Amino acid sequence: MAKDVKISVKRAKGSLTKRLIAETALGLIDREGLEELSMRQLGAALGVEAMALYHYFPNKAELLDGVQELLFEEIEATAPAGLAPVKRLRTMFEGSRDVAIRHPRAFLLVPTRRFRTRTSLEFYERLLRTFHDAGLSDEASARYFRVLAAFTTGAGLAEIGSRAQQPDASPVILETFSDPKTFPRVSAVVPHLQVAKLGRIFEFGLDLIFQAMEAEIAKTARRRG
Amino acid sequence: MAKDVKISVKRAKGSLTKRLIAETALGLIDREGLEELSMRQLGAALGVEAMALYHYFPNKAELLDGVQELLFEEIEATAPAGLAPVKRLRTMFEGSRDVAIRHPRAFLLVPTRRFRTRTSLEFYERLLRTFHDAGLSDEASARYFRVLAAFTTGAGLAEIGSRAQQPDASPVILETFSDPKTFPRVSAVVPHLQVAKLGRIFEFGLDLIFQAMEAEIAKTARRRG
DNA sequence: GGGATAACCATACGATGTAAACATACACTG
DNA sequence: CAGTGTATGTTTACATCGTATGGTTATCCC
Repeated sequence: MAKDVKISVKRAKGSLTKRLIAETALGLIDREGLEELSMRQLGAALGVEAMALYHYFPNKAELLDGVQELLFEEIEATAPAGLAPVKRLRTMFEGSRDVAIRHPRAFLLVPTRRFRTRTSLEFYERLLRTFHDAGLSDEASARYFRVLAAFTTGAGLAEIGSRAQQPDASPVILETFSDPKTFPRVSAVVPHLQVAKLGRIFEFGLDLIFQAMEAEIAKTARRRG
Repeated sequence: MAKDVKISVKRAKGSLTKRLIAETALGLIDREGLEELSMRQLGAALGVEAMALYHYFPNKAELLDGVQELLFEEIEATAPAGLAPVKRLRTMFEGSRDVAIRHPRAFLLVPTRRFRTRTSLEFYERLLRTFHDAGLSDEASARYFRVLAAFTTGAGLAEIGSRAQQPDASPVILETFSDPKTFPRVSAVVPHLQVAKLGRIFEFGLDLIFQAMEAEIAKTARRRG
């Protein structure tokens, strides 16, 4: 008889890394939701006890910062470095929406956590450098960065809300939605907010902002001769 | 000796209401933070056991929907009904930012929870009616609503991040922030993102969107004769 | 081989949301 | 007025959470 052979699913001792942990966490969040992520569950997914993770992250908050970094990385990966600065900015903010769609349950980490790890500050630095390379002053960089980031993250969150039915929602309300008597304006407008049409609305908003930005770049360039 | 006199802080039996509970919850969130709100603590603040609240809300999620309603109400209250439609819209979206500043720890409820209670749908209906009254088609209402809501909620979240230091943040990073060697662009741009300047940036973004919207209203009006 | 160090585990504590069963008190019926 | 149903609040209990503390084991350097 098998004398107490421990079928060890345990991981070889040195094989855990911050990166692997964060990636596994992101995967779990994608599947189960942000609030459902627990240290125990994450440990189990890695073949390890929960407390082992505390050798890599001092607490759950910093782990989530690590996941945020992965999202930043993914956003940046959508925008090849070779592009012209303005084009690169456009691509990157579009990429931000793509990431929101790809990681609907994790994207909340982007607008709710400050830049506070070195990695995320480096991302911030590269992003602001692109504004600079595009020909914007420091002040204008700050202004357009802020406007674009606000619009993009807000659009990402709205996109998520439109796509996913929240799991804890009472399923009752949606019928009143379609009742044109009680909510005539909602009934008339909602068809224009179908998921398929949200991409165009997002591009429309980006157009507004980028047109203004490019005009300002041109003006600055002219002034500089 | 005081013979075990129970200093009963208990509330008279019928005096609890959904509204009072939601308001108390909002107050607690304002003081302690969204994640710190617990049913037990909320009950204690009301002089009642946690389980008593479940006679008014089936679960915590719907309680938070109730708090969201209060925020919508507050947003709407900033925009007097008598105003001209476009002016009213502008005032209301500005009011949304004000609410974010007034309730930095609760504002997250606005962009992360769907419209799903009757009250919030009614708010939605009135908001969309204002777009209609301003002279926008259903399609254009959907488009500008989406763009304005995305920008405004995103700006609100960013405003919160800029103002409040997150409580669980490691206090280390901020010094690297000011190191112009390692983060030259961040160092150059961050002074233009001081809290005092965020209001102007927000107004700048709103200007962009409203200028386009008003142009579209004018065009629509002309076409209609 | 022996000792330090890093990686991981076991246990425990207080807190969470909420299910279930129970207590109380008021409103209304007869 | 008696009795009963309904609304309101409490008690207890359970599984699960983040993480403090301290023990165990594996790896590397001398």
